[in-house]
Amino acid sequence: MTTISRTEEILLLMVCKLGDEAFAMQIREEVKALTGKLYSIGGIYVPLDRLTAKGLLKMEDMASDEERMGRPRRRFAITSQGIMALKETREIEQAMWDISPDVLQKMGLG
Amino acid sequence: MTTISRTEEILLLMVCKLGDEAFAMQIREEVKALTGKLYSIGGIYVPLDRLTAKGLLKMEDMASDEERMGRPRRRFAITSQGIMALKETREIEQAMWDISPDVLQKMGLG
DNA sequence: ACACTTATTCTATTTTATAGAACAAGTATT
DNA sequence: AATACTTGTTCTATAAAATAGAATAAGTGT
Repeated sequence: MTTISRTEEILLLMVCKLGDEAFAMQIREEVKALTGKLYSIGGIYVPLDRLTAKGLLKMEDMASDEERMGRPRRRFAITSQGIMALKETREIEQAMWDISPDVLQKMGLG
Repeated sequence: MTTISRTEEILLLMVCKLGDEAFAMQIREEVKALTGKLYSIGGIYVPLDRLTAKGLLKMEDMASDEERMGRPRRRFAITSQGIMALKETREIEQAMWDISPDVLQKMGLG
């Protein structure tokens, strides 16, 4: 059972969403678009590297393939382990919010 | 905008769910029932106190009211600020998972 | 060579998570 | 009244994650 943090969850999901375009800076933009929050450079790379080290992501060096300005990028992709972690997270998240409608209503969350 | 961690999210929700029975040890059991994971003592009190300090929870001392064995308990309740934080978290969580069905299917998450 | 562009590495600090021993505050018992 | 018993909280220490951004790297264009 690999419990992941919310940051890790969102990064894994953005990698899935971006597919072939899952590069660190694109992920950063996607997160910004989604949450309205601009993560710092470290706020992206640090967890991406950690997820890779843990085996939830894998990464590929684009050095030779690309023809564009600037330093070559690294492309991320989710692994089967990463997918399992997402599934589990989603289930817990759903269970968490499985509260009686009365309670939700009372809080204005219904 | 008060972004909360997943631990904070689950604690806030369990406080809502438990209502009048939102005591630290009951919360701990509820979290265990929900996630299958037994949090340590500190794993419950530390974030509960932090949430209280931040104003997302308030707490009430049950010293005089209760007639039961053992030390008096403290009861927690969510504040309007706590509710707002939950709303926001839920929205982000929903936005996060708002991915094209194709992608979800491909990952076996559809 | 040198400037320019883009991306990543690296380091430091703050905040959270995690764990559990020690302690506190009651009730029951003798 | 003293002592055991029961339950809950406080406190302290360590590991992990979040946060920030300067420094550096690795290409392309001139």
